[in-house]
Amino acid sequence: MLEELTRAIEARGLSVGDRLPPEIEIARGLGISRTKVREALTSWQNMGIVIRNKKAGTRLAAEVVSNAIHLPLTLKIEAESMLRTHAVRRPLEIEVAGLAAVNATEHDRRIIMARVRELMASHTAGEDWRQADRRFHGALQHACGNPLFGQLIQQIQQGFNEVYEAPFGRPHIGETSIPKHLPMAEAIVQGNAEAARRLMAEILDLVTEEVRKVMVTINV
Amino acid sequence: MLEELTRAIEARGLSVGDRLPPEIEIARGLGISRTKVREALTSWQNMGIVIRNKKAGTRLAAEVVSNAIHLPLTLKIEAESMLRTHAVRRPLEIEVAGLAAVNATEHDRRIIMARVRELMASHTAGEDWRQADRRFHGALQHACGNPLFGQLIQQIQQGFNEVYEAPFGRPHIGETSIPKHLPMAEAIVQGNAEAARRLMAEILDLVTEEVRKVMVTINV
DNA sequence: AACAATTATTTTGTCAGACATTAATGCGAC
DNA sequence: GTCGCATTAATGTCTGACAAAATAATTGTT
Repeated sequence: MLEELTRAIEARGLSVGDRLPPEIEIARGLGISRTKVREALTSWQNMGIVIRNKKAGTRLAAEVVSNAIHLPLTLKIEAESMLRTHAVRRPLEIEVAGLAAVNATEHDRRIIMARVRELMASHTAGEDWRQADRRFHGALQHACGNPLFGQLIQQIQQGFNEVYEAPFGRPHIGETSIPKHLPMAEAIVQGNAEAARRLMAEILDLVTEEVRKVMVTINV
Repeated sequence: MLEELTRAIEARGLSVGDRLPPEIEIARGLGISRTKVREALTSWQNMGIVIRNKKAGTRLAAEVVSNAIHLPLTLKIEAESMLRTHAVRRPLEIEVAGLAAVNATEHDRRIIMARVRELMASHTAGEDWRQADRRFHGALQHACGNPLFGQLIQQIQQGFNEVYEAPFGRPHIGETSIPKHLPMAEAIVQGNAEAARRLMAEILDLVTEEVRKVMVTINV
């Protein structure tokens, strides 16, 4: 839905300050209900992309960038933005790994091992392991004892996912890092904070490396 | 709406993994329509706070922290989270200031000066200057030439605003930094990147300092 | 004619109700 | 006991109506 809206806006060449058609016309134009249009617009409103006023209608407050996968330029921009997000997350995730090694309860440890096993299984089965990955990292964030880390990371990632996830949604990104998850989980369960931090850093850097490769592939 | 839901959840003592009542019951309980409840839950879903499943219902995926101003402990947690957000934004905002000094067009420069004048006017008039402040920084982000900076900052801030803005919404936070905005705007308009970066850093650090003061006040 | 007050209109915001879809659960046949 | 089917309880979607607000138009007054 957000994607269709994005495409429609790009096709019209709308930019910051411009007004969108009334909700009901958008709905008719896309052949969906006003409910869905409103949901998408509310999401954009929360992200600060549009401003809504009663009689005045809805206006763009930020530039809308499509995640159309076929455009090399767009893909490159998205790769850069992903690297940036990653750079912000990196120190947080590392801290989470270290804290989890120290603070995890017995219950946390069981969940962490269960999640990492799910991740490995999902990966070896050739499925889309992204959700399993998210759950695994979620377990770490919960185990670290400070809910603020988890909230911060999730909000940074979440805001981006909605706009930027599509092109990198294909399962092969981050694949090299998967095998490192098991040793890291074990380090956390054993309470080895130093090893946990080091392995988390290695995992994140492998992902970064793979995104960079995609960029090169695209740019050449 | 989100606040009421937050309070209701706290009152019930729900924590991560627990299930919320069905939407229709929440609606009845709060005396509002299911539409509004769904809107609020969708917002939380986008922020990664709840997970929704058809038959299984809605479960908490992250701890919900009320922004009730009367609780010292909560306020302290929120102050910490604000400091963290600030630490993430700091390097980005500084980069934006530097880039804006180099890349701003004549049009951008006029807008920046207009916005900083609005900010000063709003402040001397004793009004709530937060929106003017946001517009000013938005102008800088637009002028810096790379829309990704603006999007990143806005999304980091936006995700937090919804949950954390209330307690620090009172206009006095950041007041000492306001007078520094005019010199910074001038530095940018004059193309002095170094000065722009330095002044932006000073502004951000003044805000940090004020948040710290609030924390001390609360903790003593 | 200029300006103020009032009315009309357009658009978002909210609501209620119905139905579709999905996934857990219970039950029965094998 | 286990597989499959029906049940069912929840979210997801659609429709239509009305409320609220802000702009636009119109009317009244000086």
